[in-house]
Amino acid sequence: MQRSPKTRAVGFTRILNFFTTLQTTGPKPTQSNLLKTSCVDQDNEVVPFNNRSLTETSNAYASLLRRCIERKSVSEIRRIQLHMTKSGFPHLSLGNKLIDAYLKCESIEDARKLFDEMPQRHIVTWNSMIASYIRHKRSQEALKLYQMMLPEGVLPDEFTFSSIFKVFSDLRLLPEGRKAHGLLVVSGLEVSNLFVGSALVDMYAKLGKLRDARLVVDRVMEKDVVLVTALIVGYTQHGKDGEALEVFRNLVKEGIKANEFTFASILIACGNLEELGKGKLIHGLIIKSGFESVVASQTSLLTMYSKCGLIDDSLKVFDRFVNANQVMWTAVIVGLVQNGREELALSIFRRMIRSSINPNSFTLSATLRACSSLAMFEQGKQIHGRVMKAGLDKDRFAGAALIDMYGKCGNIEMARSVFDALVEIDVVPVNSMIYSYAQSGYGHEALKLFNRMRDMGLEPNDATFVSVLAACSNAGLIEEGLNIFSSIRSNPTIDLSRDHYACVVDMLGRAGRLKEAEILINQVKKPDVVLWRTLLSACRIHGEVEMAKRVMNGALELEPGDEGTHVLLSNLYASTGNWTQVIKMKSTMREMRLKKNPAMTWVDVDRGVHTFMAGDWSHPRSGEIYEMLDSLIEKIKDLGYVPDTRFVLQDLDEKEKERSLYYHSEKLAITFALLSNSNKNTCIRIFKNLRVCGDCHTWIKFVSKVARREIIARDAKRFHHFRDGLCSCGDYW
DNA sequence: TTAGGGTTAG
Repeated sequence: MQRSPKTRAVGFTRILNFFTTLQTTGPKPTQSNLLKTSCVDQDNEVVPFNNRSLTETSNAYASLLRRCIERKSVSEIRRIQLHMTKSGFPHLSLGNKLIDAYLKCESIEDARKLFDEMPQRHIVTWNSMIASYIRHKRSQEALKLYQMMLPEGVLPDEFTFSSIFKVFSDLRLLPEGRKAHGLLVVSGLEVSNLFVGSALVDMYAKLGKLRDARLVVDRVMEKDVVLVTALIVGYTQHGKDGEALEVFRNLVKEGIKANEFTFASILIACGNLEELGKGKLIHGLIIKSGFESVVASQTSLLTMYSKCGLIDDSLKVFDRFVNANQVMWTAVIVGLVQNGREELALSIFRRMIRSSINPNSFTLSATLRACSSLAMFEQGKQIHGRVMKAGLDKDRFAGAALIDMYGKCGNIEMARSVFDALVEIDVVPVNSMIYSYAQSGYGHEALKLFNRMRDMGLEPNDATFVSVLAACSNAGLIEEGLNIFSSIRSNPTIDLSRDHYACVVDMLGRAGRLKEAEILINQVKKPDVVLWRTLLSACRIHGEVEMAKRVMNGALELEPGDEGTHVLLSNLYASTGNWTQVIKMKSTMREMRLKKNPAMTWVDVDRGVHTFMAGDWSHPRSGEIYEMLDSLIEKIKDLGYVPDTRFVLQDLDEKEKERSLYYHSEKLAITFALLSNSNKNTCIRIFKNLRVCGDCHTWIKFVSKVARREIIARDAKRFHHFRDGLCSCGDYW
């Protein structure tokens, strides 16, 4: 008959009470009178002992310990241990069992204390202790125990080896790992025990020693799925996706059945290589093998689809899965952000929170990236709150994303305060900070941080150089930028990319050193259209029509249908008053069906985003906006504002040109913000898809003075912070 | 009585 837990508990207590009563009421218990007077039978009921043997008593204790494990009760194990000691029972003879019980009840400290008291320990006990430390991610302590074994005359066995290699990879102790590998080869365990073999492969793989990992796999005669999967994982985690696929093919060829672990890893390789066909094949195999309800392989599956750009298929996998965990929710959000579906990513994030799934640093950094792409400052601040709540404000991934978000929203002070709070800094948050400075035109700050990197023990990488060059370019720090550029050229660890060249071309071009910029582009092996377009835009700034024609040819050779190139040249003709060429360009563009991106400005007012286009009357408060704008223009004209009609790219008379300038999208947006912002102390933030025009730049400077408001404008390239009639860019942009 | 491989990132 099955007894209820309650009766079982009573039985347990009765046994201990019996022992205890014996101690307190009877003569001082000795081992012999304990053995003579009591024992427990199979059912754990107390029965008279009647000369039972030591073995039988020990069986009784063992039986009690099993009950403790079932009930996961550490305190009861402690009571038993205490009882053994007090009653004079040689408790260390059951030490291995006691330790096993403590470990199964997750009390490593009790186990370790007893372990240290034991004069002799069984190899099983050593192994259990070590495995427990590893399970609890206490690699340092596991390593110390392992290192105690040999001096104490205990030889590690196959169980020891199958756990200990994880310690070497966790603590990145390759020489120690190799030493242990040597012991294995001598013992012959390397190729004969699959547990040992796969642990060894896993260590080499995690330490990036993939050749060693592969050699071990090759030496094992009878391979199994775990061994081969460890190698596949190693390849995918080190960007060797092609090799992972090849190992997978061999696995199939050798008739080894892949399981959910294998599928989870091989799908990553398919995703990284954008091998949709192979990915779909694996999807079929997952269904056939019945692993559709395993969360990790389904997570990899949805990531594979999103990396191949099939975001709808990715969402289908997610929607079908009922018990998505934190990682799966995160994976779908990350996929959406990577595919430019930021709004949906944010809405799924809100669903995740409603479902009481906590975000982690992966989730929050993806969500923050969504906010920065959409320039959602308010939302970004809220996510910052969540980062703090999750205790991740010192995390370098979340930190880098926060710095990016604040940087892209133009709040350089917040970006810096997040940066200063980071504890473990690596190159990425530093890059984010330098890039934030670059966008806001704080070139000197960017350089200061860049120069401090080596003192911080950090090596700048290619992204660092792109950021610092952009900072020099935006701040007009030409000589500093060129010095850095030549230092990259002599740095063998950095591959100069087109991004680096683009920064320098932009830097030289804006400074009017067009010839040098052109020479530089001609040094690039395969210049792309972006490089030519960068130079073309410099030609436009400096009115260099002849060079522009040459540059345009360079650009159109690469991409005949690039609308940006056509628009730039057409604007250049317009700014020099060459209307015949403008008309010609426009008809060419019509023939080629190229459309000009219309200029748009977004403004974040009282937690709502409002969009404006030039001369736009679609906003419900347009009447008030235009009225206020006209009076604002009259006011600043008195202070010296003169409309700069050079920025009108249409063939109109002077008066008409002025009128067309007045209603540019950024002017409408700012006027609307002035009209409606409830808190007059907050700064106005506007975002523009193209670059801000020169006339609007002057206009905003005046408005920041008369309205006594700080105005932050992010255009296609950078930020302008307007305050009291001045702009942070120093009119250089 | 003790043992091996997995999912999300800039």
